[in-house]
Amino acid sequence: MTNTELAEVESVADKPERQRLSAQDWEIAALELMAEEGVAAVAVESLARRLGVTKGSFYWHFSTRDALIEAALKRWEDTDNHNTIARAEQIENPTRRLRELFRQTSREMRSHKIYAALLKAADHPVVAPVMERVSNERIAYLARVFVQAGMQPVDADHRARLTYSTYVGFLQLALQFRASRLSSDAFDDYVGHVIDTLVPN
Amino acid sequence: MTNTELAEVESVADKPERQRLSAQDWEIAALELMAEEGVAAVAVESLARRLGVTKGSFYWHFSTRDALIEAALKRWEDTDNHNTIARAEQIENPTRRLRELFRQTSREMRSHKIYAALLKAADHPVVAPVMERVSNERIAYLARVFVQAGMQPVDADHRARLTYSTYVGFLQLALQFRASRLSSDAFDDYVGHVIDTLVPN
DNA sequence: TGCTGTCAATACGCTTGCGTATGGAGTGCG
DNA sequence: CGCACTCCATACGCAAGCGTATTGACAGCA
Repeated sequence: MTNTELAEVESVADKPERQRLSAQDWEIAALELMAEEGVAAVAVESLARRLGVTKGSFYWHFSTRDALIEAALKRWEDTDNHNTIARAEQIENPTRRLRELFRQTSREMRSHKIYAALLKAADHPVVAPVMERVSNERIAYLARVFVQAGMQPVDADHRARLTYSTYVGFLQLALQFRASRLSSDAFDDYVGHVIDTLVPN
Repeated sequence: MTNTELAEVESVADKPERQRLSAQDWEIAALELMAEEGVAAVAVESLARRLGVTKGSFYWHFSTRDALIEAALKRWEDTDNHNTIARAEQIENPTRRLRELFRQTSREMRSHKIYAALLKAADHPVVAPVMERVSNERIAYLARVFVQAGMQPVDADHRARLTYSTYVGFLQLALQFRASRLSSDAFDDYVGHVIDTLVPN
């Protein structure tokens, strides 16, 4: 672990073309590809080409393709993911926290693209448990905040589910149908409407 | 067309095992498989096995796999699909119509399963245009009803998008994560909450 | 009966993608 | 120097899936 960290630091210098890869490099590249072209596109040979090596390298780091997927998802869950909620937690007022959560969420694309890709691969045995865990955590978090914002527990559960469904649905509609994409202003208007409709008070 | 319709009528009789297949049979079987296991599972040989024949048969009816997908989706769009809106249209009061639309939609599973499968394959060149057409039609319809229910056009557009996102998101969350499925009663409660939140008045 | 059109079986070639086996190149270190 | 460890290339086997080519079975009809 200390070894890899040192390697990481050094790698910042000779970034452009470096010869020897670590498992991390494969995981990161896998997430990148996943965000762009979906889980199915994460193929060993394809990834290897991207990294300028061959599969001979891959199978030294990972025993199987699924092992890579699993490691990559773990990385995603640990980093991209926990940050989202942690950042929102800093705002005291729950109503304002929800507003900010929505606005923040409506910006940074990368993690969302990955989540969208995972949604489309929810039948994959490695992906399914991750998705279930992440989604349920988020819904539960939303429910807690709705309670803090003054809703009854039952209503808060429903509203959390409704809210999260809205998020998931939006990902599908927006990220897939690239044609009917909203302009930046129109999108802000839409988010405003969503907030007014779903956030109490 | 009259020929095929007659054939359809006759086929009801000798359903269990019939020797010679039509293009229709393949399309219907494809939709069935799609609903159960997704677009990717619609493979020529797999389908053939299901129908008790081999691919030799398939390639007589269709020139390619994509041709089958396309024909099957056309069938889905023409039948399963247009009925949904048509049925709702019979209710005068727009608010009640929305309520009923939600309730109806929350029942019949088959067409939803297909739509969910298509969502996960929205990058497929044959699937994409169908999805875009269907989704936009439905959103536009919702927007019209919201206007009839008294909303301002801009708000109605937003609310329609929000509502449809909720639907799409629900499909993902409910149909995929089979574990955390709601009981029938809890589901009715949830639909009630959704209606109260999204339908004006 | 024989012809023709319709549907189907079989065999083949091709591509993609996974996983294995094996040998080789570079580096650190004793 | 030479050994060992790490990372990588190459070559191979194998399965799934698409599409083609060819032949066969059966029905209707002249």
